[in-house]
Amino acid sequence: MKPETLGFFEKVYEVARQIPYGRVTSYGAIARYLGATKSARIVGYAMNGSFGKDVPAHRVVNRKGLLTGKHHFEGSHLMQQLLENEGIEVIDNQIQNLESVFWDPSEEMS
DNA sequence: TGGTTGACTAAGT
DNA sequence: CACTTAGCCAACC
Repeated sequence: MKPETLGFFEKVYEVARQIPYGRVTSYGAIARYLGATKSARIVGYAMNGSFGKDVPAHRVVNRKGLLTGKHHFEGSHLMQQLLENEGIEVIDNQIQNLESVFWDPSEEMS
């Protein structure tokens, strides 16, 4: 592939696809992995266009583990249900025990 | 070409 | 401790 030709969005998608089952990460973590720590907003903006792609956008939350992007999903609680289906406990749009399910891409680029 | 937008984050009040 | 403000920067119009 040609990363140079890939837009920032495509890079975000590539990282998001690497999120393991039952784990979540934050927009900022992805942005930092791409070397654009301050572009966390762009990551979220990118996820906005991830709908329809094989990107587990439901595994991407904000730094607090809050499902800020759930409103962009079809159902009102689809995102939460998807996470719970993976064994992640979600209460009131917030991931419980976030530290144990959080996945940092920077730790996986071996 | 230039201005607006946001699924963010950190810092301040 | 909860809310507000400001900085960020790629994509879109």
